[in-house]
Parts: sequence; C-alpha cells; structure tokens
Amino acid sequence: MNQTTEDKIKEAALRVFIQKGYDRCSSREIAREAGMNVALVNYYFRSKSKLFAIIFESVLQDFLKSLVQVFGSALPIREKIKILIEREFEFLSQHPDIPNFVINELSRNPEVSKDILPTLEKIYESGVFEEAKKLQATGEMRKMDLVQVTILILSNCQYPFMAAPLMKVVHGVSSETYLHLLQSHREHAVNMVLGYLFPNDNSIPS
Amino acid sequence: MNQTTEDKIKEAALRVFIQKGYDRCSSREIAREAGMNVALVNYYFRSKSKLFAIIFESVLQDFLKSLVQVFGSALPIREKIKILIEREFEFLSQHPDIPNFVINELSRNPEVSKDILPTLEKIYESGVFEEAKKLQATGEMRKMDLVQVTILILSNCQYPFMAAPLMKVVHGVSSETYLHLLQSHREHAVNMVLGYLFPNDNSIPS
DNA sequence: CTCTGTTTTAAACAATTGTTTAATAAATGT
DNA sequence: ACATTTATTAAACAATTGTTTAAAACAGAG
Repeated sequence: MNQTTEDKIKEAALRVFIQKGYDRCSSREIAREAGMNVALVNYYFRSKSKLFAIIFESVLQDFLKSLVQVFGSALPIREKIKILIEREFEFLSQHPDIPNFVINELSRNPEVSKDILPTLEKIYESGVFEEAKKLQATGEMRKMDLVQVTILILSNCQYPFMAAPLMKVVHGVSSETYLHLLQSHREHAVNMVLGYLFPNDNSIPS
Repeated sequence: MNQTTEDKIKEAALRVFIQKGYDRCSSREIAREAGMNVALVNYYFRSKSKLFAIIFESVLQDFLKSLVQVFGSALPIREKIKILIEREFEFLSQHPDIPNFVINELSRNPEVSKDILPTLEKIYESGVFEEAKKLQATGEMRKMDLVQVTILILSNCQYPFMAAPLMKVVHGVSSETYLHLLQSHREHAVNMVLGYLFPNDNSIPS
C-alpha cells in the first residue's frame, strides 16, 4: 500500500477504463475508485483524455508483448506460432476484456501514440516474415498473405474471449462453464491453425 | 422517401447506434441525423433506451438470421457450415461493425429481449446438433463440444472484420487493402474449419 | 370556416459531464 | 520557528445529457 497518489489514480483508471471504456466512465468515477477527490485526477494528469492516453498506451504495449517476444525468439516458426497461441490464451484468461477494449478505443480514435512504433518494428526486425516467406517458397508452409496468417492466429485466440457475452446468450451457458470450455479450446486452436498453415506436417494429431 | 417520421427516426437511430454505440451518442444526434427535433424521439419512442431496445432487438435478429436459416436447411452438415461461413462473410462485408456493436451492448447489458428466444430455439429444433453428434459418433466429424464448434466457426468469420482497426495499426495497411484481404480470407476460413472438423474428408484442397 | 386531435417545435428542467478556482492542509527547506 | 512549495479539498464553471412542458403548426371531419 506504499504507493503514490499518482499510481493509485493510474491503477483505478486502468480498472475503470478497461471495464467500461473511455466514454462510459467519468472522471469522478475514477477518483472514487481511487478513493480521492476529482480534482486530483486533473492535478496529476491535466485531463481525462491525457490520463487515458497514458493508460491506453501501456495496455497496448502489454497486449502486443507476446507477439513481440515470441516472434523475436530463436525458435522455428512452427514453435513460435504454437507458443504464441498458448501465451495468448494464458494472457486472455487473465485479461479477457482487453481485446474488446483495445479494438473499441482504436475504432473511436485510430491515431495511436508513436511510442508504439518501436514495439511494432521489433516484430518486423525479428525476421519472422522473411522466415515465413522462405518456408512458403519451399512448400513447407501454406502460401498465403502474412497479414492473413496473423488474422488466422489471432481470430482463434481473441474471439473466443471477446464473444463470451454473445455465446452465453446463444448457447445459454454460464460464465463458469464458458471459461472452462475456453481452456480446452486452446489445443483446438493450436492444432487447427498449425494443421492448416503446415499441411504436410504429420506431427499434428488429426 | 415516402416514409413516416417514426421510420426516419428508426433509420437514423440504427445508423448512429451501430456506428457509435448506445453511450457514445445523444438523443439530439439521432434527431439531427433524422433531420428533426429532439422531442420527437421521445414522442414516438418514450425514451432513448426504449428506442435502443427496439433497434438492438432487430439488429440481433438480423445478426442471427444466417445461423437460423442455414442450420434449418436440409443440407448435409458439411455444406451447412460451408454456406454459413460464406454467408457470414457476405453479411459482414456489408455490416462490418455489427459484431462489435452486438458484443459491446450485450456486455453492457446482458439481459436480452425474450423476443429473441424463439429465434434461438429454431436453431435447436433444426436438429443440427443431433446430426453433428451422430457424425461425431461415426468418427466422420471431429469429437468436440458443439459450443466450441460454434466458436471455431464464428471466430474465423467475425474476428477478421472486428479487428480491422487493430490490424491496420499492427500491419500499417489501409482500409481498402484490408477489406480486399478479407475477401480472399473467406476461402481460407472455409477450408481450415472444414478441414479441421472433418479430418478424413479429402475434398478439401491441402 | 371551425373544431378536434395529432404532429412538431422551441424552451426549459434537473442531473451529470470535464475542468478550473480558490482556499486549506501537508510537506519541505531554511 | 517560519516561509514556501506541494498536495488535497470543496465549490463552482459552462457545456451537454435525457426528458418534459407548453405552445404552435398541421391535419381531417363536421
């Protein structure tokens, strides 16, 4: 509990922003969550939107961390994808509402802090795309646009968590049973994606 | 243009609600979009939330229509899934922001109108789940929870459209090239999902 | 035209929003 | 001890929100 007032505000803002989004919460709500006066929010961060920019940038960094770390590793690409999917499921199990949050706020304001660019460049510098192109040339990997490969992977990681409210309505399942389902969904995601991207690989159970 | 005032409000509300969500727009904005006074919104619909309930229910119906129609058809299940994916891509190409809209508003208020229940029951009455279980018993279809089958299918249809703002940031592509990518993504979704759900089927190109 | 009911408008309502101000409390340095 | 920043507070600001009111414009019937 030995944290500064500024940090208390940031933590409260993180919780409130992620849970409700920028427009669905008020400065007063953040202050209340942090247990202090409204004016302090602006005293430390000048405005609600400036505070949000700080929070959003750090969330986006966290959100992209796995991507950067895994792609930057020295593993063969098949392993990279496998580990990436597993890490995503792990991360999303603990932060299931971050994908929706990021996508919503990006669509509200697509301008993104330039502090993110170096992070993104790390992915490109890792050479993972060149590696993929080589494997595609030899026929080991299915030939398809590499943006689509990203879509393919993230679809099967993030959507299952994002769509929880919808699936609960459609299938009438509780939150607990749904989250339990997602646990066993992880290996399906791994097997399906790898099986499709590397059709000649027989190490994947059919 | 021979439409009644009530309909003009509904059309404006549909546009505004879907684009911005319930909390990010005002009654006055809807009225302005419809070209009339604010008070008319409440004159015809009593309140913003009652208007929203009407709009949301019809959007949800549209959103689930493909699911109901395709599953209710007489085709073999493999064809059902194939056509469902293709229909989803078609629908989402024209309404790319509906999935996010539905999921956001459901997570804001999970209580759903009971008018949706008959629609959902049609899916169960179609016998598609029994059909799937039979094929799973014979080994023709991969054995997995049928909720997960739904997740698998919808992941690869809806997420690509939902994640457009994120993908644009990560890969630095324009809206046009991204939407173009999604067109060719459709067959990948079909082939991957069918290939995974029906492992022994050789009619799918590897 | 006149009456009656419906539709539309401008104006006002209280509540809430983000933000600022001015005063107080706490901390810091001398 | 005092003086000076720094931190915190309550109160107020104008703007915007959803909603209501009361009057005006319009419609159709007699």
